[in-house]
Amino acid sequence: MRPRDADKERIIKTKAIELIVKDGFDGLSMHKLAKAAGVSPATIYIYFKDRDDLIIQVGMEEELKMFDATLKGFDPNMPFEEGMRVQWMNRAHYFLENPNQMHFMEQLKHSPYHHQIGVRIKSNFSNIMSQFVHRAIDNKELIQLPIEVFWAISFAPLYQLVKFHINKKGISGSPFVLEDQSIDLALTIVLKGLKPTIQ
Amino acid sequence: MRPRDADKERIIKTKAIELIVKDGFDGLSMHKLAKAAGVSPATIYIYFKDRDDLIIQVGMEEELKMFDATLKGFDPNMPFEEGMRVQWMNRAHYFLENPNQMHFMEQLKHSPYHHQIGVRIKSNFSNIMSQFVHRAIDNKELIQLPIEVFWAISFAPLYQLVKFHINKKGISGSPFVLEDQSIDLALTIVLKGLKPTIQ
DNA sequence: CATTAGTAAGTGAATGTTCATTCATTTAAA
DNA sequence: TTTAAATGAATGAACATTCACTTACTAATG
Repeated sequence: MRPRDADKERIIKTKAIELIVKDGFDGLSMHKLAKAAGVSPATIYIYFKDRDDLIIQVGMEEELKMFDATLKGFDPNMPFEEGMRVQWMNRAHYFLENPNQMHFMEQLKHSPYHHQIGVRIKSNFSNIMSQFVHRAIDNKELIQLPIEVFWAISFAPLYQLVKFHINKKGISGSPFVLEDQSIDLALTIVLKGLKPTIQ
Repeated sequence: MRPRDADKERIIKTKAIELIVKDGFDGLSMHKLAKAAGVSPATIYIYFKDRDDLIIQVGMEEELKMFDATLKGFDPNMPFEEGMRVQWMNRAHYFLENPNQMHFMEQLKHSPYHHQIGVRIKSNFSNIMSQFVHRAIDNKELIQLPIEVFWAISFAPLYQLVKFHINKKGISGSPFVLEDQSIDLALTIVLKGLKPTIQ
């Protein structure tokens, strides 16, 4: 029996991301993808059931990679500020080093494919986060607040800054480059908002 | 001469947004759109040069409507906290009342169409915001920070909360409804982070 | 070790569908 | 009567997917 060529699946997935980032989901045609990956259109159907399956598999893989990167060196029992710092830096570096992946994930997240992806993955991840948040609240390192409010305040600003960076444009279209200094500043502000005021 | 039917353009635009929200940009076919709007495919080409032009025109119109709604009752010379409150409430209410528009804008913002849209609109809007921010910094109502960091911290959390609400799901997929109370809490935290600490 | 049979990988061309856009014609308002 | 709006059918390109076939690898056989 002839074995599968692992490289082939890899390059199909990689090129799919590139095409989607460049031209949107509109731009992902199986013919164009086959040509970009240097395989026959029919080959793609050996590895993936159909176009939707391809997109969903790529999406799940990328989500998993992102969560892995995010949780590197993180422990939910860490002190709040330290845990936040680890996650911010992990996310920031992962995204800045993988702009294509970030861009793809953002398109996916706002597309109709998104809600077909990653129930298991996400619930595992959010269990860890939820543990981190509740411990921090119990320890009075973090004010009492719903997890969604915590999430929105904690991470949405970072994502927005990275998006500015990847688009190379800030508000009003002026050139923008994200420096470590700005990440630090933003995190400091976020922490100031989230930590209980000393009485 | 026979005049154009204003309703026709309206319904084409509205149905275009609905289709894109439901099926993504992939799902916007001119035939489906024509059927949904109750016109001939050829009619669409009377009002719009081609598919791209349609998407861009709709995108520009929606962006304009959103900026208008955002700036209702707002003045860049307002005290910082009051100005922030006005903008948060304007945005929150506009999005919650127009979930389709919000969803469409978010898809657009993360698609390759985005950077073709709204240079004039945006620069006018960001001039007003920039004035507001600089005045607040001069007045010591707001710490010194780059406008992009300000933007990311000020508004990204609100957008994230609204997205949770529109998807009806929070982190981990649990049901989520955005209440005024959570909006208030989030704004309070953001303001606490942004305002200079009293020495 | 060499040969070969079996099997799944891999293919280019073909299929039928859907797509964006145009065109010849009709309709309705000025 | 004039003019542009409005149309349904037509066009050709691009699309996702399949199919009949070839290739390359494994493992069983001598």
